[in-house]
Amino acid sequence: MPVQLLKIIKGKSETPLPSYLQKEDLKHLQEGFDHTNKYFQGIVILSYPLTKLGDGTDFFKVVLQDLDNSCSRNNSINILIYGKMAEDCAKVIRHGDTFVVAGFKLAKSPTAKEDGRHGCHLEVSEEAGSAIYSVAPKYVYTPLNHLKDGTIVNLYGVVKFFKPPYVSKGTDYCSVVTLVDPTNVKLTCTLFNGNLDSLPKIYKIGDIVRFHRIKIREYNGQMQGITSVGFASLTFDGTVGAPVVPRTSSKVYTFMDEEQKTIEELRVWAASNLSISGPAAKLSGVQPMLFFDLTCQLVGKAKVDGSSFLLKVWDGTKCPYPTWKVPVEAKDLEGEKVLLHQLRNLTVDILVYDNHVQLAKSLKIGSFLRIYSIHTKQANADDEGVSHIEFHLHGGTCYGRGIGVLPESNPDVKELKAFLESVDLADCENMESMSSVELDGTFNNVTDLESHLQRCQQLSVTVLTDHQDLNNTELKTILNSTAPQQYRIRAKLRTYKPQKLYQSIKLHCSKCNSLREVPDGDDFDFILQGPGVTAPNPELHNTSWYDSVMWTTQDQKQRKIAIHFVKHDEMLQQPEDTLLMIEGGTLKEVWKLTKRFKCIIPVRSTEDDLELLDLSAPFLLQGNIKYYG
DNA sequence: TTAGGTTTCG
Repeated sequence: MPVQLLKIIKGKSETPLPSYLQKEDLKHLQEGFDHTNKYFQGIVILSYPLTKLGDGTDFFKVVLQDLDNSCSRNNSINILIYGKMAEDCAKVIRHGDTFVVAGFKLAKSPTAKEDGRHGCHLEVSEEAGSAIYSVAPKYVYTPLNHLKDGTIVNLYGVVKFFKPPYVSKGTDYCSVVTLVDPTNVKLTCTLFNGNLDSLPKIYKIGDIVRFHRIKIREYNGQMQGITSVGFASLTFDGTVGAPVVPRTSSKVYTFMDEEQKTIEELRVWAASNLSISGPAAKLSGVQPMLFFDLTCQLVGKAKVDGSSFLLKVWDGTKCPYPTWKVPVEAKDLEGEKVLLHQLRNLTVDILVYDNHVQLAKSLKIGSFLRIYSIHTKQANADDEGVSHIEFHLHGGTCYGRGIGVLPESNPDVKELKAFLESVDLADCENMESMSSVELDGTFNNVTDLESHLQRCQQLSVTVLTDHQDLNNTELKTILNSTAPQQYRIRAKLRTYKPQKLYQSIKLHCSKCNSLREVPDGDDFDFILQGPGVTAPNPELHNTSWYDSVMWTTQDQKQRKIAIHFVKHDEMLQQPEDTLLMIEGGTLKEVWKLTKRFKCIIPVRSTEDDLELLDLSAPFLLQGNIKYYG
């Protein structure tokens, strides 16, 4: 390893340098001294762009400053790095980093007079047996409850939510990650990078990340993390006991026993404080009308139109419902024809939309994917009378909707691969194209699908995708606990309120602060015709501002109805512009009148005036709209 | 710059 990592704390290296190496002071870097088995340590104060020499050799120049001699003049020295080592160093060396150089050749610096640095320079290359060690700074990690606006920090967190990287509307990929740590504080980070690989490789809720140099800002009254220059991340599987292997794109990173311990502690904390959803959904377990994440292999893909794209995937299991097949032109379908045909009864068509199209297009056939928040939609019977379910990846990134490519090293992929290999392709070719549900009955229309669904739903199958961080608690435990606390329950629905949607709105009196139900049809009818309503008073009819008509019904009740047509500028209007008041009408009659006239006001007669009814009834009806007092 | 968690409506 040409560039190695070592960590030095309080001047002593934690992972020691080879024991034969001894530190050399800047002032002893002179011609005539023996520098075998000596090393020089300094901080990078300047680096030049990587260039090529005339013969094609890579060349990289950095300036190291000796911090032990920070007071003296000439305390910096040029380091000339050649060949492969130049290339490697250029990738990792950052201003302010500490480096150790060993196995160097010392030579007179031709630029000493101009640059005012040390009279000699150090030349290093792999061929000369040189070594450069990057000395890891002692990183300090800030707990999530100690974040301050405007700071750049290092932190650890357990992934509570994430959006897999997607193409932003700007120039970069974007990934949104919400972290939580044992302080129980959440931090949502918005991460940008033009290079997909530089964003954290998060595959599931519960993964653990370490962020270096993330900028903290306040946004909408909350702390927010955002990528800053030099942002770097490590991601770990959050499973207790799994190997602690970081996923990263960094060429060099510090990872010592201390970090390993932190990850293991966070795993244990997460295991009891963050509910990581159960086994991932398989195609054999899908239900219509839900959202789920699918780990699968890409078998085929095809363009559909400008805003949608087709992915044909399988996970080795069979969806229990007939699934839709998106019609595409054979020439547009990419994938191995023979395999597509062999797997035709096991693959499902997933239609991805809008912002996901670009990423979907770039996917390689055969790659392993996790598609987040696929929507299963029940579709009604087609021309042949068969209903089916459809798989959609709608546009947008809500709820982490998106597509992630999993590496073959991912444990879930390893498991899936082994399973796919165990599937007998000849068997599945002979499989009826109909689903298992169809085979065990006559499953040919929506009613059958629905009754099948009802059977399924006798089990608890409603999946809440939110509050996954809470474990289920028994109702008994909740009833014996003190309030307020947060719980998540799994229970059978016995009854619910409001039974009718309109009951979720109440009438409110701002004077006395009382709340009343909005009257339903029967209540309203009772108010219109109930005992509180007196017969129309003819003395109140035909005034300067309304004309009145009154009649008696021919039925047994001999009900008296009066209608007052309100004038405008002393003129009657066209019916569709007319406001009228009604006395003694039934609910049905009032409804009928609202269809023909602009506004209806139900009223009753007193001795000397018309007045509104009980204020819990609408005081004005305008088409379908009712106004309450 | 981008997005800033809280499902589309094809």
